[in-house]
Amino acid sequence: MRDFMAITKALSDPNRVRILLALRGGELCVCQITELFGFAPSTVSKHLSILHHAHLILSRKSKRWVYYRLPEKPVTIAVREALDWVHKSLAKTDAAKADAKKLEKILKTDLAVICRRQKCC
Amino acid sequence: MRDFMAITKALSDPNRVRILLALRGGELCVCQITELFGFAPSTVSKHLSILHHAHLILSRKSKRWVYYRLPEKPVTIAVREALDWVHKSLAKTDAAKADAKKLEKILKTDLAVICRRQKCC
DNA sequence: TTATTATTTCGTTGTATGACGAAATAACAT
DNA sequence: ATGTTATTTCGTCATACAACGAAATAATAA
Repeated sequence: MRDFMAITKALSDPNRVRILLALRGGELCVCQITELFGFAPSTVSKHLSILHHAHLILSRKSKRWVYYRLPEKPVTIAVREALDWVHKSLAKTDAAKADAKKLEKILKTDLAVICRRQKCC
Repeated sequence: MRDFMAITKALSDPNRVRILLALRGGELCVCQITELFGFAPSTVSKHLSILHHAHLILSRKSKRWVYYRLPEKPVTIAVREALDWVHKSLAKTDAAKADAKKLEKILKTDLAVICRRQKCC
């Protein structure tokens, strides 16, 4: 029950759901998600922490960046069902498509450039 | 997206999830759920309103009571998946079993007696 | 009709949460 | 080692929400 509620709480914020949808295209680092949403890095980090705590995403460190991704073999049934449910329900929505389109541009840009961009705003 | 978030918000409170699990055994009126949880009737009514707004439950009126139930033919895919997910993840938990046991006793008691009991506490 | 009663709505209160900026941390680059 | 930089943690503020009791509503009973 505790684990389940961690998942539902994580899914109860639209921006966290958007993050899960964005990660369908592959792993992303914090500053890429920050760029996608236009939030402060600390805000994005907090959202990622909540998703991670619910075991909905995994993380790895490489060079200067922390990358988050969907689990390839989800730990529990509840997690796998939750992720499938999110994808099945929302993948084709306008919101998801708009994010995907913006993300495409971000992925074409050099990581270092994106991160440096955060500070000056 | 709006509909989906209504569902995840509804599921983000443990007491609302408990209501969904309790309804697996068949429809219940407000005062039966109130008796099960020990909350004020207005609190339970609010929870039911949120679940209803997300289309996770249906209601009907009979005599003095309003009965809530799970939809037999859920309207959207998202709703059906959500309900299946809740049930699959939690039906066998201790919390669900404890509620089911307490509910058994409540169902053996006359409705009028239960409702009258609320006021005096 | 009038009274009773189950439920809902409204207003209040305390707690939880999302957003931010500043400071701390961790890891690479020089 | 020192500086730079990506991320996280912490403290604050405004908003959202769960719980309650009182009053309003709806529908049966007398």
